[in-house]
Amino acid sequence: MRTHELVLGWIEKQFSDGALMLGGRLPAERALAEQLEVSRTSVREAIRILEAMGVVRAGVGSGKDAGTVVIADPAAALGSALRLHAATRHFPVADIVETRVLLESWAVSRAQVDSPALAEAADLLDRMDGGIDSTEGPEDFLALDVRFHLALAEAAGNTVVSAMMASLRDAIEGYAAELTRKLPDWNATSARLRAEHRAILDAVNAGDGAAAATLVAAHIEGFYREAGLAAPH
Amino acid sequence: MRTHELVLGWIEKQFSDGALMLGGRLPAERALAEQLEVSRTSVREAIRILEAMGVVRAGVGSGKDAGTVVIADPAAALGSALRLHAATRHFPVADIVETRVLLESWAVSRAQVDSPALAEAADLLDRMDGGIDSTEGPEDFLALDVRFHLALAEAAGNTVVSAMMASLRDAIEGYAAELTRKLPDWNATSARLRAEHRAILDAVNAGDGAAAATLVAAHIEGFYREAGLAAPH
DNA sequence: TATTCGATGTGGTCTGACCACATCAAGTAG
DNA sequence: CTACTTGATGTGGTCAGACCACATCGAATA
Repeated sequence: MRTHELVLGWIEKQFSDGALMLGGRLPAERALAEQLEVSRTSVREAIRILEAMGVVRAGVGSGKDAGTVVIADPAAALGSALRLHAATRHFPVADIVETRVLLESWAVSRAQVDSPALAEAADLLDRMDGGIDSTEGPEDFLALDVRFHLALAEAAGNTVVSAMMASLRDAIEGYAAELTRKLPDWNATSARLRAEHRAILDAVNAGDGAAAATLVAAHIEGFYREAGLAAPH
Repeated sequence: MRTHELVLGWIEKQFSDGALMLGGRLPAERALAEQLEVSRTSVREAIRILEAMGVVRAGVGSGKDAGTVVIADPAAALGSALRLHAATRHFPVADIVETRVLLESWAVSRAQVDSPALAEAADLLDRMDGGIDSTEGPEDFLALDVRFHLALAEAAGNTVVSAMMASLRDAIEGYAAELTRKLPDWNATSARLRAEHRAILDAVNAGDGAAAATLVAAHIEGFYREAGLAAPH
């Protein structure tokens, strides 16, 4: 058992025991090292792992934002892992897209109609429409698009699925942005995407989960197919 | 930009450029530190993150297993992240189980009948049956059960879904083991589970994906419900 | 030829130091 | 009394250098 794993185990036990909650803070690195009778080096390596897992955030200085505080950003960890393994060619992009279709189709089919996430989704659609005549380009549209799809996923009320959706989107964000720049007629594509968004949200609000799932699958696969990615299947 | 992130970026670029492949090795920590003009501390922190992500494995000594070599164990990273966030109470176990049902149902419905993974699954079923009269207890059965479900998931041919399935299983492994110990009549439960496994595999081999998906969902939800977990929905 | 044993190179750990930064309290000028 | 300055304090970030445990290889030896 390496020393930093010992530290990791101690911290994880604090979580399990409820001694460390969301928003709480770890002891200072030097104090924790002395308490566990290990070097600060080992403490730091453990904290670095927790940070990569989206469990803590390290902040210098003093006061509110200082120290190592407990957060909850599961998508960060999953996203980094997916991106790294995609970089090693172990995860084909097609598999990532296919998985996203699977999760998001399920999410919209299970979306709760009264969910506040759906209200946020509607608001995002309005903002996309409003920005079409301004100077907004594909980059701003994509940012709103990401949030729209995440809001849709959150409406299903499953935290794990939401986190996975966010991480998948994260892992292929650069890929999607690149594809967007290659599109021949952005205005036409944007208009079509916005119309499809409306149709999806309408189906969800109407309680027709099956239709929403079909629409969402066609929406995602259509984008990647138009942009040049080989169809997942 | 913190120093270890710089190192991380350099290594990730090596992946993207194809200069670092699966099975390859990173430069020695001291050499890499000198090359990038950073301290060995920062190099080590970057490597520790990659190790937590399941991208590299560090080995001491000399020779074949020594040094920091590139591996591909995405399930390790996803599993650790899920387990940690479950420990912080941010991921309800019910959500994890529900997600597993979703992914595995999809996987069996898309399983390729001629997949070697299905042959492995059949072999695992035989081994479960063979061990029922020996001294094997729930622990050994569960180990085979895990591999059976993973083989099923792999038959769909989506690496991302396979990795997520493995990590989900990993995150709730301790939970499942605890539930198993509480069961009143293990022999009866074991017999039922094995029969359900057969039915699932038969449906997949018959090409009836829809039936297999239904059976697999009932199989998983049934186990957790019997063991005392509130039904996911 | 077979065995022993040191040289070498790897990651693992530790110590002690210094830096950048953010806050807070004491002191000071108005 | 107020407003500003300034130093003390505590945080994570980084660094250099040392030593350890381990695995392998090769030269010296029985």
